Amino acid sequence: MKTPRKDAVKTQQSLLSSAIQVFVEKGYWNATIAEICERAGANIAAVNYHFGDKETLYRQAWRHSFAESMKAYPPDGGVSESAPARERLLGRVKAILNRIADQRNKDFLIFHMELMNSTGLLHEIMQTEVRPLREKMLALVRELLGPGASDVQVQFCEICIVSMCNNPMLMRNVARGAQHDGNDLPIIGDIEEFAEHVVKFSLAGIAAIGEHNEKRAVQ
Amino acid sequence: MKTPRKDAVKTQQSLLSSAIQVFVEKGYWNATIAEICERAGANIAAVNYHFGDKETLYRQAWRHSFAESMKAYPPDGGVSESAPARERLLGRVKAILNRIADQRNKDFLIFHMELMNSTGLLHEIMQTEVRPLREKMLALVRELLGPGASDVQVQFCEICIVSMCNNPMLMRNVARGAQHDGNDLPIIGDIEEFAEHVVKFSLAGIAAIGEHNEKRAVQ
Amino acid sequence: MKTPRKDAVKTQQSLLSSAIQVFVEKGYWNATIAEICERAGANIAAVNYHFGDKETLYRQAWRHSFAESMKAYPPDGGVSESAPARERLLGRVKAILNRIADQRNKDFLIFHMELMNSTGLLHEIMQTEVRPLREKMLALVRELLGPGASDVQVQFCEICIVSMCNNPMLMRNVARGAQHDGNDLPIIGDIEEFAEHVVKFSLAGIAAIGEHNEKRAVQ
Amino acid sequence: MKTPRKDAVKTQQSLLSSAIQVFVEKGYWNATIAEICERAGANIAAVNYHFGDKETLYRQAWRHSFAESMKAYPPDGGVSESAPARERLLGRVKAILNRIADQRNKDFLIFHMELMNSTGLLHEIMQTEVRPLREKMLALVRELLGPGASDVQVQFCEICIVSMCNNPMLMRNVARGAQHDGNDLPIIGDIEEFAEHVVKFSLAGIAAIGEHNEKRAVQ
DNA sequence: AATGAATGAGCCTTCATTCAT
DNA sequence: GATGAATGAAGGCTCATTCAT
Repeated sequence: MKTPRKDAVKTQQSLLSSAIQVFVEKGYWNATIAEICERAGANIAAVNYHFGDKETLYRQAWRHSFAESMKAYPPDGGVSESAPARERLLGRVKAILNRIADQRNKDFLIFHMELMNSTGLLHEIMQTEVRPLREKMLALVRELLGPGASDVQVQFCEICIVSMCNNPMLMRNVARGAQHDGNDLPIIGDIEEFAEHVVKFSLAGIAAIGEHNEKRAVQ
Repeated sequence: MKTPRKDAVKTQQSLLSSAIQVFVEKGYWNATIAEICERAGANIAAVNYHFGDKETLYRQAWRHSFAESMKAYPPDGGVSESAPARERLLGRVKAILNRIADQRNKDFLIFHMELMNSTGLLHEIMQTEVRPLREKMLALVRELLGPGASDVQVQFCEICIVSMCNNPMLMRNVARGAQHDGNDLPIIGDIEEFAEHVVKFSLAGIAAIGEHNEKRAVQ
Repeated sequence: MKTPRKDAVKTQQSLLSSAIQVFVEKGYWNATIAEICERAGANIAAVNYHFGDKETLYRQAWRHSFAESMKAYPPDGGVSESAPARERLLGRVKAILNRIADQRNKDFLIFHMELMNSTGLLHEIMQTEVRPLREKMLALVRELLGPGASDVQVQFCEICIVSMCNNPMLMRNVARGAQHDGNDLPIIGDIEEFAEHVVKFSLAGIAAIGEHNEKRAVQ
Repeated sequence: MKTPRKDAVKTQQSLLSSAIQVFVEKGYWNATIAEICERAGANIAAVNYHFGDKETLYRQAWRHSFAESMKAYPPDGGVSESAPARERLLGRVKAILNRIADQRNKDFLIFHMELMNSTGLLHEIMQTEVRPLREKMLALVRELLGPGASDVQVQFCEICIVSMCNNPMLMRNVARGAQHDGNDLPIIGDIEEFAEHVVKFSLAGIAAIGEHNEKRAVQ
């Protein structure tokens, strides 16, 4: 039976860590194994030895990053399932915003890089990980919209809410990134404040969309 | 002054056109001059000959694309400056959505690629092209929020509205793109319908945010 | 229309020539593109530029070598189809022996390398080129054996004759090769003399094999 | 004197065994220590630990294989030294054919690989192992040719006979090997039948060559 | 003016070998 | 004594760029 030494685990952790950094900074295609190894203090052949190839390292790095990210910021924001819908929405919005805002979590940036410059390597992984989160949010939005809501209404509202979380934080992260001087991008300062804003904004929007249904239902 | 042959102009146009395509499909770092030239039916040395280097071609291609995009879909959506604020908001939202939705306009994709994988073009873009548009939108939002609105409120609302336009369309474009299988991304079907949704959603949100101010002002 | 310059052709010829040399000396797996280019006086990227990759260069090099080899030593040895069978056998045997003996023809060595260390790259090419030669020899042997000969007899005799040509010349070539000091391998000195020997030996053998058939036929 | 553990011996045997397999399948340069160790169920450092380096393992593996091969099929074919020359020739021919035909004996393939792609082992093999066998065969051929035979005649005949054994069996083995699809190579089916054929063919050939001498001697 | 040949730096990967437990 | 981690030297290939017509 193989008994991997502690050395190996430590080296792998270092590689995973430096890999995420380099991949985020340079992108998959522009990141070099040489730099990843150098930053990890490992030999240039270390990636091949421990992970087989660049692609596998990339996948593992994202998986690792995503897992840590989710562990640090649970999607429900720590709000009980039995809490009112508004509370739960606030919990989720805060979870998303804080997760992305935390500079230690690089998985969101990688995710967006994949969207724009797909390597095709994370497609399967992301689908299994990301889709469930969306289902939850859709259910929550449907609950807020009320029983008369159409599928399209639910989808549109969900998209809007998530967009109000993701897009601003993306800008913020990019602006803060080393690769860009861009102090010209809009940067959210206080995450908690913005979370409150998004929820208030969203609830009003949902109410406006749902209002129409109720009237129609009454008629 | 040089009087370039017609051939030269045609070749440059072809290069610009194929460049945009390849850059969007493959991303800057993964796009090759060889493929761009091949698609343009030009010699492999044509890019360096006509544009100097790859990066210059890239910038020119983006500028070309951006200009055409703006010409086809003016930012105000064709709504007069004297029209009511709601109308103007609808005009702007529709302009953004339709511009991005038009598969012929690649500039938005390139812009987002730049966000994730900057070649240095981003900063330039932001300063000269994007910022003016944002100023307009901020002014419009401030008008809608009313005189008591704080800068942060204006910024937050503007960010939210723009995010509700950009992010969903980004998903849509990416999902449709050849580079990505992602049929799991939310795709907006009817642009007009979504525009109405966004405006209704936004106005309700703005109202909710502004309401507080009015109360405070009354007190 | 592409009009390749003379330069390209010359470079390609040089590469083809040095490639055969290096492949014969080192074998496919141990041959390096760097050395091939160096010997050809070309840049290290020349192989990729002109042939795409190492495999294609290998195939082209063998094809080129084989074609020249066959042109220099036609398989029938210049003997007319209407000549007596014995004459034709002598012609073919001499053709094989002289072709292999000529140090300029490397295709036979490559052929044997493939047998022992197949890259799988030449399989198709060789089949189309080599099989017809064997068919001719089989027909000739059948004619010499007479009408009563069985398929197995024909095959066995053909194999023996070809083996008497190929194997000794292989030893000779190997012994002469730079990679081996081996003066311990049997080296045929006079090719013409050996050709006469092989034919005399073969005809006696064939007669002995065929004799049995005639007796049986008589009975 | 060291008293190696049983484990060590077993590991070495495993390595020797898997080494032969891999070397035959892939050739020396394409065989990897990693695969040899893996097949042997040994650690990747085992080869260097037990044999020093790859080349030593290779040589040991060949020696091991050759020894077993010779033990299983004695060169004289079990025929007494006092038997008639024809009998002894048949014995030797059968020994060669059966030895090579036995799929368990890989030494002949390795030998031919060496001919084409020498690692330096060839010279050693020739001197110590192959040459003695050849001397025996030369003596036997001289005896069959009669006292008037020239050295060249003896050499030519010996070469022909050995070639008729080696070459066809080489083709057969190669064709059967996994590395080669070559179902187009001539395959000898019945070894005994082919042995009879070779001897009959050879004796007739030798007689034809020797006949001339007798005539000349008579004159 | 414009083209096809040529260049060379750099990347990913492989692998025999060595190191440190 | 034996193992798994680690090493570093190449090798094949890519590609933006330059050279020479």
